[in-house]
Amino acid sequence: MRKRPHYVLDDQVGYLLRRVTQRHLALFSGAIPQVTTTQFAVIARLAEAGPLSQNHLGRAVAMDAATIKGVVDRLARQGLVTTAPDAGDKRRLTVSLTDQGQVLFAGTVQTALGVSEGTLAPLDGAERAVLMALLARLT
Amino acid sequence: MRKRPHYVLDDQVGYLLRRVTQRHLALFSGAIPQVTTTQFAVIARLAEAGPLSQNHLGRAVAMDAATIKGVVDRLARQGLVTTAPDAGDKRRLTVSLTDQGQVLFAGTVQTALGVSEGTLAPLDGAERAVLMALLARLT
DNA sequence: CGGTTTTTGTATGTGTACAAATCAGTTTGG
DNA sequence: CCAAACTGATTTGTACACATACAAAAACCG
Repeated sequence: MRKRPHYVLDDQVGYLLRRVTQRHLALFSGAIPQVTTTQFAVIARLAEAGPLSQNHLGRAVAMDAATIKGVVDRLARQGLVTTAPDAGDKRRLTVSLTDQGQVLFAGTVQTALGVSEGTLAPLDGAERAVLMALLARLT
Repeated sequence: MRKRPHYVLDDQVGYLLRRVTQRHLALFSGAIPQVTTTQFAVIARLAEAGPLSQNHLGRAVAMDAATIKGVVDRLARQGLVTTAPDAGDKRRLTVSLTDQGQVLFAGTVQTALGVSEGTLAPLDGAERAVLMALLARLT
């Protein structure tokens, strides 16, 4: 004799995630129009880890092979990264940050951190910490 | 004399949101392959609110005009919704759920709720409530 | 050693997602 | 009442995001 569960769209995690992400993307593209959040993630990873093969890079930023290829292509077109064939392994394509890419990163990190803060702005410090910890566990 | 803040990609909200969303999408498409989360949101909204003009529908599910058009087109192609010109306002296109769409919704709501649960599975009841409340405030 | 399996990169197709431009129709204000 | 402002829908262009399929190279293994 269970009641028919009525589905409330606005109470579904997926829907909330999509909307919060929308807001975050809007903040980011307003603050750093040169690159997308996805592209920035790749730049940040390269800045932190140094040159990586395209596939490794993809894994390091949670993008599949097809997606990372497109992102790298677009970053390369902007001159922010370069690709070079690997000497040892002929299948590999090593992706590196260019000087221009490093300059862009250095010049926008601060702003990017501000965007993260802006996204979390409605919450106080303790709440932010809780949210981040909970999100991290849903990964 | 502030320390240069080092940017930790894995600690950024945007990155976490993307990864949690990825996991959620994977769960959903595994459980309900017929439609995407986006399409399901539209169906759910129509089931709850009844026929709406395309633009209104878009707003009701947080999609812009171009996006909702694509989603409605694909749902129409599957026979899950129909569109009809509005009698009163000639600009409007009324979107309604078909019988088939209603059947699909009725037959998958339970599973969809299960997907929401699955996404939150790593958290206990109290934590889920906290997360949902915090996410709702970031909208 | 030689064959099977994996890995890497690439290509293609489908589906969001948004900006910007356009056009038709509706509403409003002078 | 009519021009101006607004709204609804569509189109185009760019950018993820993943599935699938493929070729070449590398790793593994019996």
